[in-house]
Amino acid sequence: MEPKLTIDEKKKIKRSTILNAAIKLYSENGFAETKVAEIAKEAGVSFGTVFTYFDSKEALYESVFLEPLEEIKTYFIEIEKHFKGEPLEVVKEMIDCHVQLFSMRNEYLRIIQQVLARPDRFPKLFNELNDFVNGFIVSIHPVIEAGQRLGYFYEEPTSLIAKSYLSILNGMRLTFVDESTSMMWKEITRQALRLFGPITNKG
Amino acid sequence: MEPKLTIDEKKKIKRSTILNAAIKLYSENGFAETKVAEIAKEAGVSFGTVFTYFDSKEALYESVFLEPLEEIKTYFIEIEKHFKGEPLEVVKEMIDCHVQLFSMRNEYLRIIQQVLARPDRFPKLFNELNDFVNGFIVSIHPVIEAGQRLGYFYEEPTSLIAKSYLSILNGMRLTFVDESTSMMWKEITRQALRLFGPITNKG
Amino acid sequence: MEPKLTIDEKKKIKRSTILNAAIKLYSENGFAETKVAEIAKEAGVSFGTVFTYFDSKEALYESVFLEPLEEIKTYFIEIEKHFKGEPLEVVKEMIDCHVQLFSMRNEYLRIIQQVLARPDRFPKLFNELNDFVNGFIVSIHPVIEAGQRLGYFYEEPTSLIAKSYLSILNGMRLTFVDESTSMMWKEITRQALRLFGPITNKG
Amino acid sequence: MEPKLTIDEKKKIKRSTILNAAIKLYSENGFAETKVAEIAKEAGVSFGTVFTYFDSKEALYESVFLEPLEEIKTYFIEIEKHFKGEPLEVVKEMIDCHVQLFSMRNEYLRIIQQVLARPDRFPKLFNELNDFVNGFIVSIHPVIEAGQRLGYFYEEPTSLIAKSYLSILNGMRLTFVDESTSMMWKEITRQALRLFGPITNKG
DNA sequence: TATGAATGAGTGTTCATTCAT
DNA sequence: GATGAATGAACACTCATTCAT
Repeated sequence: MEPKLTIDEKKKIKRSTILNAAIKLYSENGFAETKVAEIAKEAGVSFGTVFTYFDSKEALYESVFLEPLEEIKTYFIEIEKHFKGEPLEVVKEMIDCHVQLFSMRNEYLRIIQQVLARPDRFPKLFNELNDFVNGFIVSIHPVIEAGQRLGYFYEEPTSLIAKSYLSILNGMRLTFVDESTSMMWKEITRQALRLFGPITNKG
Repeated sequence: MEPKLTIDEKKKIKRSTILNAAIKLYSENGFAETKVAEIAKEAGVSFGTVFTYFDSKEALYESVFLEPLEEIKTYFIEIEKHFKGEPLEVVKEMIDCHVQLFSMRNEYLRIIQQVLARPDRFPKLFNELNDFVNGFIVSIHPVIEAGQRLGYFYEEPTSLIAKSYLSILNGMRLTFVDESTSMMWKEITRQALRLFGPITNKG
Repeated sequence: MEPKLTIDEKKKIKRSTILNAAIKLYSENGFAETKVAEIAKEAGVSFGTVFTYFDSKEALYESVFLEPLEEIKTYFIEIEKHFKGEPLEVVKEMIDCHVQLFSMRNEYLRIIQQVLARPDRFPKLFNELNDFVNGFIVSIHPVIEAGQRLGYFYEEPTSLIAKSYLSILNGMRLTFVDESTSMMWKEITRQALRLFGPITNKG
Repeated sequence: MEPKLTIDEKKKIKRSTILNAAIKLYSENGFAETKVAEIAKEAGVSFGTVFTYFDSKEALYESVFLEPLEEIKTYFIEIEKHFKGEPLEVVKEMIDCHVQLFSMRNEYLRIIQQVLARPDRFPKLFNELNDFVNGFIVSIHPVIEAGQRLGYFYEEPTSLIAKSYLSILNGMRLTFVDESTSMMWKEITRQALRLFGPITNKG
């Protein structure tokens, strides 16, 4: 018995197929060097169909960027909702979660890097990222402050700690393109934590 | 008295003018969205002249990438030649130097990020960067080891420390696109140092 | 009542329109001096369309050369199928047919000459012509031999007769570019026949 | 002792070097696909020098075509000056001479074919060839007529015989691109002669 | 809704020609 | 006279987008 899907569900699935094909190819080839025809082929549809679901190549890129961002955002904005406990524990868990997220969403992260590298080309998307960063700074602020009060974290401006943490997250993706052993992620987590406070004991 | 330049000197200057124009535009617009005609205009020459000095748009991009890399390399490979003293001092000075370098070579760093984001598109250049990273790891190794023996640095694999340091350097450029107060660079330096060992005192 | 054409039929027609325009212009202007835009204009399509039907200017030239050759081949290879009777009759009819063919396919013959004039530039096409010539030599061989046995034809190697016949056919096209009276073709036929054997009586 | 050359002689030699390089390359690559820079390289001069001796690429092509033609002309126009004796002997010797000429001036003949193939592109040069053909027809006329009166030659219009003879000469160059045994030239000579009259005995 | 043929603006590259040295 | 750097018109080809079927 084949599953009965409503027309709307079918459309949603096809749209999503195209979107995923686009994420893959945009991340590999960049905006300019990705051809709509290739996306269509990857998605298994005719390239006319791409334009049925997305107004233009540009609009598709925006969707590719914005839609996954919403999901990722929750792990960066609603920190105290996702991670509970002592500040040190919260930060540890958060870093674990983010590092795992970044290691899994490899392709999507390249899209982010592309946008970061071209602020003038993608101003709308770039501003979304700025908002994202600022939202994270605001959101992580009480956690760091609490940690500082308890003497766990460095007495730095919380925004500096937040930004340097985002830097290392982003930078790792650039610097460790090929490596992806779970081992490594564990170690990286430890190094990221050291931007918050001195962690001398191993493990 | 007008300066007398030999033909060879003139050619060198013109080549360099084109190269600099190319760095500017490639970094702003990426490889694909930079037009050779724009580079020519920026350099103040006809676009035919660009092809007198560089075989193709691609070859120009390679030169744009490789030539400044040679210069930057010296500050990452010949560490003990540039920075002397106690391990902690060496690392502090090195980070200062690198952060300053990165803040000054803003445009060139975008080129590096473009290459990092497209390993399959620019395999030759990407491998150059890999060599660069490995060279740095080898070169920094004795310094970190000495610091570890003195109890200043974390007991981590030196390659992990080196890589996480490169990550934050790279990531900063992505995360702090617009900001460039000297204040900030000072603070960043401190955070970078914390990947090597616990630095609790300010300044 | 307008004719209902399937999409495939329409495509075939359009392809053929482009091919014919290309034959005309390539024959007039040669490969290098024919612009794809001109072919498109002559065919009444946009030049983008030319690339929908042919991969490149070069591929179009190959099609222009190869496709009509197939048709012409039949009159040179399947000689005993097309022309029946006494050897002398066969050759007379064959020459008539070939001369007529050559006078009608004026444009196409120039393409052949271009290829003959540039063996290194069009090696694939040139080899096709070589095969064609050799096929003719083999095919005409029994006819000439029979004629020789009957005493009608010169006792020369059949390949020499065949080649000299092809030479005069080809050469006529070069030497008599402008002339095309039916009178002339009749006379030429007679001269061609004289390469096979002595024809002293007029008409 | 090195030979002392006047400046004028040196110039003549250099001009001739360029001209010969041009014959070689134009014949191989055609007008459009031959680059002036290549001709210069082949001649061992800078390409600026080519323009010192010839006004333009086009003018060089004209010289390449016209200057050797003058030399060849003499063997086609001044027939009775070069070849003496009975009409049959004159024609035999002439054909020998022409065939030899054509087999030696391979490259130049390709230039002629290029011009013949593009009457509209090279009208001036094409007309030169027309004049050449007509000159030959006029010049050979009395010889053929004499041969006809003696019963050696076919009773065809002398212009037809002349033209068909030129056709086979030209065509051979096209049809036998690669072959060049002296054997073959001997045989071809015999076939060419058969356009004038019936030659049944071998040798 | 899905398709893919048609379109033509846009771009890298070539190369004859000029001209300052 | 000889050179070759500079120029820019010209052209093949790509590809996003449209639209008839």
